Amino acid sequence: MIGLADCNNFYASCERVFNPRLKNEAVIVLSNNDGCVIARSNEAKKLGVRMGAPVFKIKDTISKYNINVFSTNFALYGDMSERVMNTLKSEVDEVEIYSIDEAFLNFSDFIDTDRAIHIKKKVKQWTGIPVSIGIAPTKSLAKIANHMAKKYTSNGIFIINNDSLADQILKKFPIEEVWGIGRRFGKKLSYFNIKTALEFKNANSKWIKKNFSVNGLRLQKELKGEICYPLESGYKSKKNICTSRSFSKEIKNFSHLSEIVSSFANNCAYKLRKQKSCCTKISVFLMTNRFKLNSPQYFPSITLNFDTPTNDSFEIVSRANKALFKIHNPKYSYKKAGVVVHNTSPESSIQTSLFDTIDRKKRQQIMKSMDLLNSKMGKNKIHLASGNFNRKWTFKREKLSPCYTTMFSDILKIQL
DNA sequence: TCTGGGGTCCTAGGACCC
DNA sequence: TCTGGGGTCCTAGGACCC
Repeated sequence: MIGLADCNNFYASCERVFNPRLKNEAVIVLSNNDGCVIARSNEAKKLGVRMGAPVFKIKDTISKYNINVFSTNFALYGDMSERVMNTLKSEVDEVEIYSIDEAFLNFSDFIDTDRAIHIKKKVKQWTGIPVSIGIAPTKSLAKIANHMAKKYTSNGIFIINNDSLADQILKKFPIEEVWGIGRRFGKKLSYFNIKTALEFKNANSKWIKKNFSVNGLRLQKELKGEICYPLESGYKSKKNICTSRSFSKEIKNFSHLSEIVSSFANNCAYKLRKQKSCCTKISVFLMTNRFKLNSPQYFPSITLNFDTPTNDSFEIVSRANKALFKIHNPKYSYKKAGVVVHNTSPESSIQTSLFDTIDRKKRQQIMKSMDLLNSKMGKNKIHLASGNFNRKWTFKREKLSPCYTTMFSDILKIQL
């Protein structure tokens, strides 16, 4: 059996852990620039706050019901996630961290619900975060079990352990809510009169493969109880690494864009070094405001290569600026920019170039020192001079909660 | 006035090889 | 007049996930 532990309303729950006043109150967490809603407590969901809703459109609801609003605090959520995962690992031998708030658990030795209840209680006690656990023979079914646990149980645990129970649930489970079926596929299936998970499970396999590729076929098998997505608990390095942001105001000025792109590129290089990878390609893109329907749109992007795989900030930042220069058109104002590095490979086995002119050993030492100082003294204590210094207005986070677990200055104070 | 960020996998088609 | 067969690699675009 495979278990899926999924944190309930994760970001909202994180805010609650250090702010007990919020218990039983409506809480929402906003995206970057306080733009739209990306997490809601159950109370907020009941008030009709939709996922992804732009904040300016729900201002009335927020003030009418006194909803507690937070800017995203990824330092906090990331750290809380690590605590939850470590607690799970203390109970289960094999844990696959699937996302910031979910993990698949090897439950091959699963005996009864008591074990799941114990795990759930332990996570709550050690971290303050409520989780739900779904248990089933495959990942896809565990996803459905987790959904049931959240929606219909009081203890937050649900097990699918036999075929007739599975069919009973699949019969009422809308196909577009199944893991791997998005809006497009949902619509397409509905056109062919497949509306429930059970109808999908019983559909003709050849037809599924033809219309929904091998992934559709795998999903169908998983619903039948055959494992197609095995547990993968090992560390997997990323193949693409991206840093991108929308700005709170539109930006036209090239040198300001250059500062921003430089810090994005520097961040990508840092992430590469963190996972001990190098890249051979870098893309830079710009975007005008896609919601301004009346103004002209421009979404340029470009990809440049490195002859030698690299994770050197100097090299990556300077190539990013070259790319930016090529795509920047001063006619437009931009709302978003991003840097992506791809074609990653382990830094331990890079293919060097005959014509390389860079002293890579020396550069590596510089990067190492820079990363070490920044990890000891605080993020961006040392950075390239080309980086972005106008953070204050470029990105908006007005309702930021303290970084309770990652900054000494923000540690929770308790009055006795 | 105001609308997120970071990923993966698959497929088709083009360019190339012998 | 007639114009093969069997591959690989890369990219763009589309779907999905959280």
